[in-house]
Amino acid sequence: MNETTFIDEKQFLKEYDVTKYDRPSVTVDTIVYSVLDIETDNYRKLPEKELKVLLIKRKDHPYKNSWALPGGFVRINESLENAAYRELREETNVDHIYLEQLYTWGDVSRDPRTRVISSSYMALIDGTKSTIKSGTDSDDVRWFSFKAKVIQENKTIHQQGFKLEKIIEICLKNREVQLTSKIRIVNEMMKEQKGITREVLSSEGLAFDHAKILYYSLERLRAKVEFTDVVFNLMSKKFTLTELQSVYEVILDTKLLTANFRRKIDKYVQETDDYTSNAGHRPAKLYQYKVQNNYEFY
Amino acid sequence: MNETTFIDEKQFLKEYDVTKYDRPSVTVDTIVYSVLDIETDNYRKLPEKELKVLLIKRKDHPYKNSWALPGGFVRINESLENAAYRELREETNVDHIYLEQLYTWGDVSRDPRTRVISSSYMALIDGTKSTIKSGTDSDDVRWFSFKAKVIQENKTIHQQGFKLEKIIEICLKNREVQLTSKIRIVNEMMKEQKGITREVLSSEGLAFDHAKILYYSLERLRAKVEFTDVVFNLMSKKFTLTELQSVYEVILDTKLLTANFRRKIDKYVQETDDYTSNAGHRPAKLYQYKVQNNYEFY
DNA sequence: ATAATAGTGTCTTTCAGACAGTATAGT
DNA sequence: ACTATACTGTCTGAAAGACACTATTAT
Repeated sequence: MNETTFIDEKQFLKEYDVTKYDRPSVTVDTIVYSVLDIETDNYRKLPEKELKVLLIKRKDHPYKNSWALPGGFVRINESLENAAYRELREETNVDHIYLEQLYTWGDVSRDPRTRVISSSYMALIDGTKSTIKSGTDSDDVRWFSFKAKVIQENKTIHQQGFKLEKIIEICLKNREVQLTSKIRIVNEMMKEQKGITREVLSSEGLAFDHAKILYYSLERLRAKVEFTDVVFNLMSKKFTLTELQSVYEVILDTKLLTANFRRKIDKYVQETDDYTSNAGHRPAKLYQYKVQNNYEFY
Repeated sequence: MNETTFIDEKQFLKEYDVTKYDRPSVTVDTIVYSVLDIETDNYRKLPEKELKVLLIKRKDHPYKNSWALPGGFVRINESLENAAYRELREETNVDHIYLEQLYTWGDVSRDPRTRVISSSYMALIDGTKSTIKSGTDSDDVRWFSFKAKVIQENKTIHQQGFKLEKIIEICLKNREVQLTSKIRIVNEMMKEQKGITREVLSSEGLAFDHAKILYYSLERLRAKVEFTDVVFNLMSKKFTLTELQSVYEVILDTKLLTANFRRKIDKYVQETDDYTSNAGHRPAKLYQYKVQNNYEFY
């Protein structure tokens, strides 16, 4: 036993010097989702909806002029969550929204500047409340429609498991810009070891590894939408059941059967006395979210 | 426009100086789970099982001599996951196991030394393979039985939502030591804002905010066990269905009906030709994990 | 024979999927 | 009357829950 190690905790902390160690930098990046209407010409038809993501145009190096997820460095005296909220306020003028931590990305070479570890958050915002409207705001904060599709799938079954390789194409589009990225997801499931690897293959106009983070968030959003009531964070105070259904459909990228859908979400909604009007067809009853009594971990 | 900002990305990166900014330190902490048998006296009775967690005794300040989750600082040139694996190897001699990121804890005052952000990982290890056996190894790595119970629950329903407050007592025990912690979980679900707060109330002999991290991991483990096939990472190569059932029961802290359980897990298992023997009662068929063809996101 | 576990059959209820059908504003 | 959407009833089959019952080994 070394005598010199016999110092008490108070003294130890006083002498503690962080600068002795090489430290990574830490950022937060937030995927802000909304589901917004596409304007239509036919006065009787309901507007279609699109899944949107908020991106900002980078004003500085690296990836200058590319688009990126809103986010930035975590300050030494703020929590991760507060950092995410602060960056959202500063960069996009969004506040008081649903925010949830997703995953922390710790690859060594994610960022060309230095070692940067990034915690990603997912935010959901009611489309009608969103103050950032495409085109009307400053040049560098925009909603992009977000579509992902599997363009290649490869399954190899060997001895004691399988390997599933998927190439996914991600399309981010608004009136002026279109960004396309490709990512590879490899899912190896052997007897003993199972693992998943995500890798950006190409990413034009989209900064860092944000394509991969975006796709991860979509997988998570889809999973949450099926098991929880997060969707209501994307709805305005009052909504029709058809609107609610199309939000589900846009996120899950499938069509649902109305009767079954209504049965399933019945417990989450509550009638109001109001109806839609002037729609060129039968008016729909407006509903609101019925606050739940229990808590879902996921 | 400032002329001096017109430098290209290459030059920008060359001149980039990390030390200009205050950076937090980053650690990883891993909750290593196993389900182990308790020895019994009655030769005919099957051994009961217990949920175990691996803790190490801290040799240095802060929290010297307290128990803590295995983990440590992330090095500048290793990924988060590699850091978790390395620390496990170094501290507990555990390798090649199922590892999954859980959550990143970013409160400002988690650590008395300095600002420390910690990514927590969950590891699952087959009880028979575990080289660290309580008592036989070095003094400072031990399996603790892990039990959590809600000792107080308080629900307030107000105007547009509810507030659910739970006090949870966590018990970590091995032959020599017993650690007891209390944490408070507040679940506020208002019309607009929903949020969850986790807070350590007291934690004797358990370092940092590890009580809260432990409980979070238990919630996650329980959720995963119900929807996925992670459990098989806790099983040895061959096992009886009764063993499998007790692993579920120990994790979920409930009794299950055998017939229903077997129906449910049927698709995950595969018969072998072997049976248990010398058990003092009817021998049981041994099964093994049947590798699945699809991939579950959660 | 007995203790203790292993393993199966089946009834009931609940829930998801599919589909057909009726209802109603605005022009 | 027609268009486009709003909303409902019911059949089917799968899965979850409950429970009773039979089978088999070591001592």
